[in-house]
Amino acid sequence: MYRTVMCSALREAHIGQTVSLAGWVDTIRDHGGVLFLALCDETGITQVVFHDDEMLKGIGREAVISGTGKVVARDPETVDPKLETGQVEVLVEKMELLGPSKSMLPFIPAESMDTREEVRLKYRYLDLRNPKIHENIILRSKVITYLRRRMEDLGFLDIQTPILTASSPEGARDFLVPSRKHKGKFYALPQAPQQFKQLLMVSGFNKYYQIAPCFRDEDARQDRSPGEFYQLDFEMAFATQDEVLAVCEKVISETFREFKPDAVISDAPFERITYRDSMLKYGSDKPDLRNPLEIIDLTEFFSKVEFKAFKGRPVRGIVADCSECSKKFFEDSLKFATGIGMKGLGYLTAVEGQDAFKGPIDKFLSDEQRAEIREISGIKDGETVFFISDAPRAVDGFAGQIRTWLGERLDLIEKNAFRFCFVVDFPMYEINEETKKLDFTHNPFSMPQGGLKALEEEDPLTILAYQYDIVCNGVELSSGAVRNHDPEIMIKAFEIAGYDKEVLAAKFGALYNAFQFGAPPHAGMAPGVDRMIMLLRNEENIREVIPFPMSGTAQDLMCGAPSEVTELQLRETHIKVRD
RNA sequence: GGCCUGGUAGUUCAGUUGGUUAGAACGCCGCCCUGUCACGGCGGAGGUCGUGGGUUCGAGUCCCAUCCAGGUCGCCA
Repeated sequence: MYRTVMCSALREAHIGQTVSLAGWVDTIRDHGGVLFLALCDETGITQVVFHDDEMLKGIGREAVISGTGKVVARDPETVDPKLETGQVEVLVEKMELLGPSKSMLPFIPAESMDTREEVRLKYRYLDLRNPKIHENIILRSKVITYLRRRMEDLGFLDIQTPILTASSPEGARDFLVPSRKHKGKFYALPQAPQQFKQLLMVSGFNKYYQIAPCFRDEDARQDRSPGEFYQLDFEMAFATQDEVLAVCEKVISETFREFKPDAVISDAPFERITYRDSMLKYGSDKPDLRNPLEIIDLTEFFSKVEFKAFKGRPVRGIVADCSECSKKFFEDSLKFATGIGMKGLGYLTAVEGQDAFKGPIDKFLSDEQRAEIREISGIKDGETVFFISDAPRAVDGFAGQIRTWLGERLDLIEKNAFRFCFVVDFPMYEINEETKKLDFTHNPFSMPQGGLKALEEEDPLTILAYQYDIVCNGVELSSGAVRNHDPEIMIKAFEIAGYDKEVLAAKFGALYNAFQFGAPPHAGMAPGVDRMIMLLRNEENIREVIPFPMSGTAQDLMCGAPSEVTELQLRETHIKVRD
């Protein structure tokens, strides 16, 4: 036996017992004649005491040792209040070096957060000893277990879908795996189990879920791990949009409550916001509802005002209390606005007892217009209304960025809160600016609202889809949809996007064929597990919650992937590498 | 692929207008110390300044190219 107790276990009650401990050397404090060693494992730290410095010859930080000795009380004045085990220490009689460590560490685990990420990733096993990162991974495990339990409770079946599958024509870039048996052909890693879970519905499985690995060969972002990530993927037969959202909000709110008991968490049912409203009111399709500021539409008002810069363009307004702000604040707001590509940032401040506003735009307003803007915006004395005007396609995004800037700068963002909402009613199609052709906004599997009739009779750009996102604190956790399970509607939907039946059958053959043999209506979604854990741990970077993440350039710096392979491997897979 | 920032000791960084032997902190090594807990004290080792080229009497510093990292835009049905 290497140990009889863990490093966090010992208390005053253990005094007098002989115990064995094993773990990593945290620090050694050598006082010449007496040496204190902080021994650490996953659970905590125990101070062990040596009176013979020969025993610690050649042993340094991060070495793995085991020791046996008697638990003794510390003197009252030497108790360490920072340690759970601080009342006691172990007088070591016998010690064994189990795993020596090089004396020059690339970094000390406790200080890994201050180390260049490249180095941390190369020595990720050391980095994972850092208590904070270690806790992230422990929490990740617990959250995944919890999610599984909740899904099982709701009657979902955990079913595995293939990792080696066919390249999918739409969406992100695939990771390809060359076939040895079929020259010139490739498998692809799934971007999501999308088609398989829909096929499971056709197979009569009622409720499916999976903590599903997803692979996309796209560039990394702070909140987007390159290569691979995990989703809580689920799908339900005979389900409406509301039934899917009900499962999602139940599981997600319970999960956040379980792991963040002291945080403010949106109650189920979560707010439903239409895509259109979200763009107008929050300037984004992933609104941060912790920010109390809302955007108002002032286009109609300004159409009557003789102010050239706003003429013929949509105008948005945001009312905020900036009465405590200095002149520099307004200068900074303009600097930010021009920094993101706006031409300017007009504003009006309501001054107590005065009809006129303070601010550059007041001189363009008549007395009636001054009264009217007070009325529409609801601005109170001391408050400021900011104006955002630009081309129709840009104005909402700018307004959203100004809203976020103001919220952060004025310290209005609610603390320790998780504000969830569903953004619903995404448009089915959008115009591709380059090709001027219609594209599917989200994905081609969604059911258009109004079904076949809408596709046949309405302007494609006005057709909405049963397509929804779940958003938390401005982070998109997932999207999902009621699927299009009707081959006839599918054919029409693809036709509008410029693909004929043959293309559909070729691109999505499995689904298209399967739907000829009795497909139930079905719907689902797939919240991102990594992002959920980021939110729960308040981490800015997704790599902090992934055990062995790749670098931003999609390399495993520890194992050296991607790597070159042997000539034989290339020959067997019929690959010739071009210079 | 574009743009921004960075690369100097094991780590984090400083390094003036181009000027002698490139510094600091932490870490590491040695010695001292019987109550520390981020122990303390004294001493020491440690550098191809990412790489290649150029300008110059002289380059960590200026110029060009290139590699790497992070962020961001594109991309992410």
